[in-house]
Amino acid sequence: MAEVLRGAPWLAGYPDDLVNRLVSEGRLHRLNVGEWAQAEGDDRPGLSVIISGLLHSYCAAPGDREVLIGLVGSGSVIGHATRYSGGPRLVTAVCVEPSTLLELSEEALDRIGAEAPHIWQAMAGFAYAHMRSAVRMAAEVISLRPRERIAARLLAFHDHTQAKEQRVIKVSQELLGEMMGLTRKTINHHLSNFEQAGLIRVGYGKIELIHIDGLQMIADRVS
Amino acid sequence: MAEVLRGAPWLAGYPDDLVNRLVSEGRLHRLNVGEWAQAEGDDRPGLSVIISGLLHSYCAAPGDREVLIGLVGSGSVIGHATRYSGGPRLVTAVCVEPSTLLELSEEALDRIGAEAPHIWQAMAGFAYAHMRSAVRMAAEVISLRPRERIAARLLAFHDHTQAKEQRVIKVSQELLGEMMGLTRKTINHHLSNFEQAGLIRVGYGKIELIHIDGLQMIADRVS
DNA sequence: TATAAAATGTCACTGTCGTTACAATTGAAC
DNA sequence: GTTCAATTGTAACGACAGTGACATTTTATA
Repeated sequence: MAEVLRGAPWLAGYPDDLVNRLVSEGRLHRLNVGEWAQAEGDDRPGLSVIISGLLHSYCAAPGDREVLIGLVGSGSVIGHATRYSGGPRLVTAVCVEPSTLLELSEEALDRIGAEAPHIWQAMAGFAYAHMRSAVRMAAEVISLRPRERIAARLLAFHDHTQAKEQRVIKVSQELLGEMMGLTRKTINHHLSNFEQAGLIRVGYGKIELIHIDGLQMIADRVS
Repeated sequence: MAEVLRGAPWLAGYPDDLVNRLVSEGRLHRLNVGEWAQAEGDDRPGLSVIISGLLHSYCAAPGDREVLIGLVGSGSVIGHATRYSGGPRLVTAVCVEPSTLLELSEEALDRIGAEAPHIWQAMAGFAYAHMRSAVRMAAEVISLRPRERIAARLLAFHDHTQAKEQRVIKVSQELLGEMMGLTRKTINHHLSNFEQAGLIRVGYGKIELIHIDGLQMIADRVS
């Protein structure tokens, strides 16, 4: 568990002391497939660090819609951590693989912060990282047309899975469509197109990226 | 200046001591229309608090595109504040009204943090707030069709300008379109539609919200 | 192995938004 | 007060993505 924390980008560069405090103050929690990481309207604020497993994060949109925002895996953080983040919970996460989370209540964070104020700096850091990816996603959806958008998002997934030789994205076309506001039909159409061009290889519930630069060119194409 | 800081939501609830430190460590800076708040590729991290004026924030998207993400006014914060927020600067801000900013270099923040660690907590707070609005914007663009999207974004502007009786949004239809990935024509079409329904009143370079609940109903409409 | 569930490939039709262009209006600068 | 730039109103056409439906393939379950 401590290795996961030490490997998390938002904790890189902070002393191990911080990791140890997180481990000792946090509470381990197992989730089965289909369970929510935080119940909707859950009013106890706090963070959860994903130690292992995989969750889907959904964002509430107007009209009782739920939009799949992204996939969160080990090392990621979910939840909101400050009294001042305001308003009801915006993002909910459901477990799609058996997972273990390290829960950090607000009180626990306060206790850690009293001794090691770095914790707040680290939290600001990952809030920034989350913001970056959210802003980027919004910018993509606003400015790119479906074809370019699909290419850009595939690349975003690739960047996110740090392992460079790991070029297989395990997501169904249905989910892909849900994540970028397109129908499965449209996704399928463009993916087939990419496959014919030799850029990717489409499998059952997975997509293998073959020609990264080619995808980048498509994403960058103007007009 | 101190009043602006004290009134900023992300500093609410923190001792005045923090505000005073920010004022004394920060460096005041005036910007004229058309100037960038942070040059692209600017590698000195740091924050700027907008004291007065108005800026447009743009996000870089694939293919050298720049997308207008939002309008930032007094009390808002721009820039990234941690070494770990990673990668090149994502958001740039250009001044559209003569503005004054309070610049806080990373060193200044470190100095403040050494004495008043609360600063990091406050920064985590507004990073969260930024993340919230970014995620929400992404969710809207993904899940809502243009008509609902326009209604939702008008409401978002309204929420953002805290003054409840202030229901006039000063943005041109051109800019509105740029912000939500629609052409001015489409914006104009739907705005006219809303106006006929008595929900808004369209002016020259401004939009007055008349019937908030009606807009909410449109934004929430499913189908 | 048999069966069900999930995911993919494909179709014609429809609707909506983008494109391009021009006219009319408003506001501000001089 | 006049001029000019910025903004808004409007039109015909085409492209492209959404809808809904169905067949096929793959994986998981019994």
